[in-house]
Amino acid sequence: MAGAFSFDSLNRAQRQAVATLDGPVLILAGAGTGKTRTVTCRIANMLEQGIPPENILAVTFTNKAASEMRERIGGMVSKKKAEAMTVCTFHSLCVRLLRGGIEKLGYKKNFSICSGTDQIGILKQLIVRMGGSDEKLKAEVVLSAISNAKNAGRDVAKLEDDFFAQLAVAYQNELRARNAVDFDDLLLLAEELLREHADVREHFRKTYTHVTVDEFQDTNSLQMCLLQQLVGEPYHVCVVGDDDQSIYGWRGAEVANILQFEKFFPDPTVIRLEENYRSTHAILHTANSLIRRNAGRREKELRATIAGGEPVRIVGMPGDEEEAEFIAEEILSLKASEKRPWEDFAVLFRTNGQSRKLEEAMRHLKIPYRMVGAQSFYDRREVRDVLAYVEVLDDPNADVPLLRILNSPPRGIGQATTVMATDFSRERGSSVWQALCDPEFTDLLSSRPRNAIASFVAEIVAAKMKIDGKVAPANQVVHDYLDSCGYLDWMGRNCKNDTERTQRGESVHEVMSELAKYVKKGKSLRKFLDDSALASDREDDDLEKKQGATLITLHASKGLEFPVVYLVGLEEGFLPHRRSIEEGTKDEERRLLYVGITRAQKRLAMTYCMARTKWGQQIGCTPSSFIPELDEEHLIHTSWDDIMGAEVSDDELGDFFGEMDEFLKS
DNA sequence: TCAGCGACGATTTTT
DNA sequence: TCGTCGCTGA
Repeated sequence: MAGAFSFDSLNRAQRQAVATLDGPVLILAGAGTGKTRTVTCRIANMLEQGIPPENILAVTFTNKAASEMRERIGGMVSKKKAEAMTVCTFHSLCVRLLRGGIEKLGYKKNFSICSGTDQIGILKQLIVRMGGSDEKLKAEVVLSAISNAKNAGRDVAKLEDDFFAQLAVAYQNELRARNAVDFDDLLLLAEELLREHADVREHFRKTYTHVTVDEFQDTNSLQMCLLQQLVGEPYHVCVVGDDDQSIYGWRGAEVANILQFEKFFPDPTVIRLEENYRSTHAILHTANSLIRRNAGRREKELRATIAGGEPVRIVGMPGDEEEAEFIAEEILSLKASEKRPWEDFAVLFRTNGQSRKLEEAMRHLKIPYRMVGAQSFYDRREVRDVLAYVEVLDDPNADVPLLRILNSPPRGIGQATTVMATDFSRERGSSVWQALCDPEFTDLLSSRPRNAIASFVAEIVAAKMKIDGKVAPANQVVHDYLDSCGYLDWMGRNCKNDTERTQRGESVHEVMSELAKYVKKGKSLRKFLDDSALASDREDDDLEKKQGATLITLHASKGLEFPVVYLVGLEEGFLPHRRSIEEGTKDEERRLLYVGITRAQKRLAMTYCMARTKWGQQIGCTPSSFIPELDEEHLIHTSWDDIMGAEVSDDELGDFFGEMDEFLKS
């Protein structure tokens, strides 16, 4: 097979995966086994076999993964063909389906997509309105119950807890009244659309004849249902994943999808990629010895292609301060002795809270570092605000964003007025905007809020006219309005310090320049909003460019690899996390550790502490019960004392005893 | 209506 | 320890 890619560079299993284009295919791709390469080659092969790119659908879990995949395929075949394929996330796919036919389900075509923070806001209101606030009920808890039910394919009206069920129903009504859907609804409604409407279903089945799903271990029941609707006979569907790397069970991911794939699609070809090209034998052996403890896996065992390797170190530490110091110092010395760039190093931890001490240590030794995924770009308040402004200027009848910006910045339209406006609109079956414009409503108000509303309405109308009349580019109009309405000033004033001000300013700037790109290409505001609502981290883009050692949670580390890895906090209660012990999901924690271990290419150290600072207080720790589960063959047990006693100068030793003293006193 | 202060509570988070 | 939430006073 000449051309796009070379079969010779693939191993036997990979080759089989690439060549098997018909019928259901399950590719079990262990960590570091060349999964991405195999999948992209397989799709390139489809194109080479003459399958039209329009008929190819590849589903990933992040937009980033989607664009990377498209890019890689584009590099193998023509860029034009790569552009013609559909490569997107489940959610983007659903938006695509729904923008076409959501009217069939009784929604209006220009629905808004509600983000996580919007959802929380709505639920909080409902909890208060329905008198549950005295029960100290957290909106997050209710939301996750609702989300879990939806993703498991259960009816939210039948939630266990009666009050939860009531809230869930009210929540759904609220969304519908605002013509909004949440992330879960996107899947739910798309599935319904396909299931209930044979014509739509047939249309998409004819369009997407060859479907690939990446990271299949992270799909939930609802996504599985959707996939079944989407893929008809002869089931040219290929799913790729690794049950051992399923770490999003708490978000509803259903390992059963991959464990019992045969139940969903008949007689699949099962291909195992077990040759690991990433890690040394020592690292892989240790990882294998751990994951073997889990019951109910697809049996497979990764084989190292890189023999030998340094032993994996298990290092005991007196406290988290020393842990961080040790890692920073070792990074510094390894960087010098092995001439490694900072980017070779990664420190993995279970919870975000563990990063602080590590960051301090990095800063102390002037090691450049990057924190991955601390706060999602699109969850930042200013970003959501600006997007809400854009959405209102696109369509003021969109209630969700209108309510968001109505009094940000404060413009004299307070809570009381807002509630009245919402109630009024609900009674009339109109949008909140229509209420604001309705003299019958504004006449009910006293002069202050009435005037405030009048000028707000006038401003929005004026700005919208400029956009619709193409007097100026939309991004320009939006920016001018953000400025003239005082939003930008207000945002600046509400920052604690200059760093935050700069940061937020940059975020706004970034949204605006992204919008400018869309405007320039002649894409609609709606398209911009859809993409933004579903986008993951914009920052990820420049994170790749950002220099430095990586500090990252175990969850976020999946899919990445680093020559040198430090895995911190192997303590009972942290890894495995206390809550997962209580909830009986230790298996998932084991997989989490497995994911962490298999990130390492050459060198791996895992650390545990005898004490840890938690919320400013010292608490005692015991080593993780996972440590004894690791096979001893390639392990070395050592400690802070051993290391520091052996190679530290008197001067530093003095320091150490001083700190030890302090530690004992505290 | 809004800014400012104290109490409270706190995994992981692809969309 | 630190950010969020709700209450209070202006």
